[in-house]
Amino acid sequence: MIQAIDRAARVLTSLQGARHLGIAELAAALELPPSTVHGIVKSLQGHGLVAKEPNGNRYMLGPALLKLSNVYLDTLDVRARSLRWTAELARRTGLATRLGVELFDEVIIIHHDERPDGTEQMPETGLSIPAHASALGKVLLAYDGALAETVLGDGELRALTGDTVTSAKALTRQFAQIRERGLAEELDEAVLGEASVAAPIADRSGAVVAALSVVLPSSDWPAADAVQNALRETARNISRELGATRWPPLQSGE
Amino acid sequence: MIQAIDRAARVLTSLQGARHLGIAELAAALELPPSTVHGIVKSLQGHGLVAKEPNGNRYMLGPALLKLSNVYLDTLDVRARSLRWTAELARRTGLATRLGVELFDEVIIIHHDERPDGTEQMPETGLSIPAHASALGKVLLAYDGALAETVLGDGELRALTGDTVTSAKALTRQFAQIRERGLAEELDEAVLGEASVAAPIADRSGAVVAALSVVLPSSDWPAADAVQNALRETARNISRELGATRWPPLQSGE
DNA sequence: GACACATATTCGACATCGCCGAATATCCCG
DNA sequence: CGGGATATTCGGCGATGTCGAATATGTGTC
Repeated sequence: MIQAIDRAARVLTSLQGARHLGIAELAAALELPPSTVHGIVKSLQGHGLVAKEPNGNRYMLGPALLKLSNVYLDTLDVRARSLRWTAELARRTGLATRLGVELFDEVIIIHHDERPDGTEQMPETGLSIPAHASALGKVLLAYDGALAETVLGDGELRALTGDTVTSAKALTRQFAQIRERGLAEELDEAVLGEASVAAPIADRSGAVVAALSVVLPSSDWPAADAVQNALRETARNISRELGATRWPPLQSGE
Repeated sequence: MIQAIDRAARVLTSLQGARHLGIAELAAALELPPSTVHGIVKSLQGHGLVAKEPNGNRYMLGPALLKLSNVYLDTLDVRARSLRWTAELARRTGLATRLGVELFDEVIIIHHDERPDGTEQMPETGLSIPAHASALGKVLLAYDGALAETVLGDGELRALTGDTVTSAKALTRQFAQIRERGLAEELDEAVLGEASVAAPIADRSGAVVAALSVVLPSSDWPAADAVQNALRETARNISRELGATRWPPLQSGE
């Protein structure tokens, strides 16, 4: 790992957490001399990855990230091929759908269809949720042993609500069932009042590259059979379009 | 500018342009030895800024960019304070609105309200348009002399359509009028069939930090007085909310 | 309005860290 | 199964980034 790039990335991560930071604050966060941090920040700024806040001498994330991110979404094959299917799933079930991929110990939502009931809803694309606390994440963990190991191994898991499952053992037990059913569930584990069901999406190589979920109010739990079937069917159709030969897929990694 | 970080950023830019590239292709694009590029790419990959494409040995942009970009949008004060106003503007005029900031020689759209006619429209947030070919960009250039110099100075300007104004002289002449009226216009200069009108948004320091535009079909050109007034009024209100004391603002930079 | 503090920024010398060429591993295609 | 092209690893040289001290800038206080 190249030192300067590693440090630059850590600057971005710090700004991601703190929104606005001065050079001295950044230096303290990274445990580096201010002059070193200054050089890094200036380099990032030169490419628009970091910007100086209008009034003041603190720094924040830069607009170039938005452009890069937009291209990132465009390049995702899974996403492009899923759009038609997930829209149809949202329509049929009357529920919001999410499509997520792995980002270290989290799931990041790469597409979100709003509940088709016409109410005002917040766009969720770009949101990230700890993998162990979401149905999307559980699917990804269940099918990727190596990933599960790194996520579960790292000491204690963070609880987002009182119902978050923080025990590695309990989660590992769930994973076996998830692989059997091709479905993962979650009830109030990330957000109170919210539950979700997720299914794996595999590609040509048989690897799970994304997860698809529907979100429902906890009061509607458990999800109707019709919803579960529609979800499975949609995930299977997308996987087939990506060239997968079997669904549910086989475990990999580990 | 730190060399390694500069090179890393150029890797991202290359991937932004080409979507998928192998190490050898990247090396050719950056005119560096493959082993050097490999080190850079691995470092970026370690932070999720770059990802290996599922099947194959090429690389693409990574999911961490989506998370960073999402936080970037959240940290933008102008954006947060504009949302209510632009939604209202879209409603009143029946037109799509765009909010953009500068990104080198382009404008990047940080918020987009769709035309409220209920038709299917593509979200435009994250899109970037050459500054000289958009009303948004012209506003930013007109009020920032230093920016205008770097953008217009760089040799010939790229034509996006037959109507794109590519002459630095002609544009500079427009800038004076834009500052007088507090409005910039554009007709078929970026996309055929599409015209737009934009106004500056200033902050507490009096600097123009963003531009707001409405988009209309070329056939409806020129925009009705009511639309122009609503646009000016909205831009003024947002500026006031940001602490600006006068509108239209004064030129800065240069 | 002037002083003092805190912060960002510049600069240069030392030595570290990353760069590159060659060797190896891996993948793909015929 | 063999050949070509690609990614990846490794280590020594030296260019490059790092860091401390000095300077500039701005901010709050008296």
